[in-house]
Amino acid sequence: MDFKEAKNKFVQTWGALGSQWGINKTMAQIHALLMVSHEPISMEDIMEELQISRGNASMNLRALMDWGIVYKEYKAGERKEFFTAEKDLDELAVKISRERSKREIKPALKVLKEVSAIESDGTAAEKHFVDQTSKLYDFVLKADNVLDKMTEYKDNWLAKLVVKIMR
Amino acid sequence: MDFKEAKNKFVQTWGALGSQWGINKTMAQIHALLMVSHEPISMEDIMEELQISRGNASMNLRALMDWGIVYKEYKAGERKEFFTAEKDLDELAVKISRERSKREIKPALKVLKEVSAIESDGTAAEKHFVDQTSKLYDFVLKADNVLDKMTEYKDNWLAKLVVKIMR
DNA sequence: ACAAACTTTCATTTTTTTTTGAAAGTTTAA
DNA sequence: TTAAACTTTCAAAAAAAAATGAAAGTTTGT
Repeated sequence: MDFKEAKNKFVQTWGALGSQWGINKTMAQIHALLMVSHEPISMEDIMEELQISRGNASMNLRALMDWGIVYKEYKAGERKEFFTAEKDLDELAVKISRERSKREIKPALKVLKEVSAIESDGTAAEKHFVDQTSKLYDFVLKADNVLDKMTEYKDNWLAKLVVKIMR
Repeated sequence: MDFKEAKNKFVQTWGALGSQWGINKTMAQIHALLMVSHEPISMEDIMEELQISRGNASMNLRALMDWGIVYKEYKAGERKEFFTAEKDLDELAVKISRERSKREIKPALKVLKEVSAIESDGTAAEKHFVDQTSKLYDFVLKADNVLDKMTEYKDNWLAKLVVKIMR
């Protein structure tokens, strides 16, 4: 396998993995491409490499920047914009965790809190509902806190976690 | 908010959350419904409650059983099948972790290993590719191991993790 | 062996998500 | 201020994913 094949395989795999985790394929592919690129890439080159339209590239780059994991760069003397990905994996994981927590977990917690707060009329069905949603609330809250705490280490958090867990 | 509203809100929210994590909406909704149900439900009732077709219900119940988080039950004297969800949240998290690891993380690791093993010709581009994919391999492997170790506790793993992390 | 009571399958349809590309918008340089 | 070089937007098209429902399959009781 040569470089080109390997790069392609990586980009395709990352794209497929993204889909399975609710991230659109192109977005994941652009991210993959930027991750393994040693220098900033222009939109033109991304379009060319991934065979996608200008609109598609523009929208997904914007989304990646909203996630805080891709940055715009300007090259002296060049008019067009270049893009780079966050390459530090600890930092990447922290940013993804933070965003997913903010966008998805926090709103879910809010709903869990609401629905678990209904006045149960004492029937088994209602009692079980309140009990189960309360437990779920506690569980998700705890998980969210753990994630938050872990990523607070920021530097090398996974390595530190390994030490804590494994001993 | 009364019971019916609360239950509906929970099911809808769980469904939407599922979509964002790459799980189809109906599958997540069925799971939500079974989670908060104090007794096993028949396919007929699931179809009625979620307003979905027989085929849809059948396929998604099968998928949930493949994930090991929904079980078939037989009631004495009844011909039809009833379904329950795994209600222990620790167990649920363990099963989801194991499946996602098996289905998605392990195959991704295999690809990362492959592509990071190319013979670099020494150019900056290739060196960076090998370096970055190697780091990614290490990172994902470590994360997968942590997950595995954590879920090995099986009982109350999240609570135990909280203790470890927070102190 | 039959038929009633169910469940599963899968070709087709529907819905949802993603992509396209051309027009509108922006920035920069002369 | 004009125009070239670029980027963004968004309505329409395409692609992908999910849902339908009827036919095929299975199980159980008589």
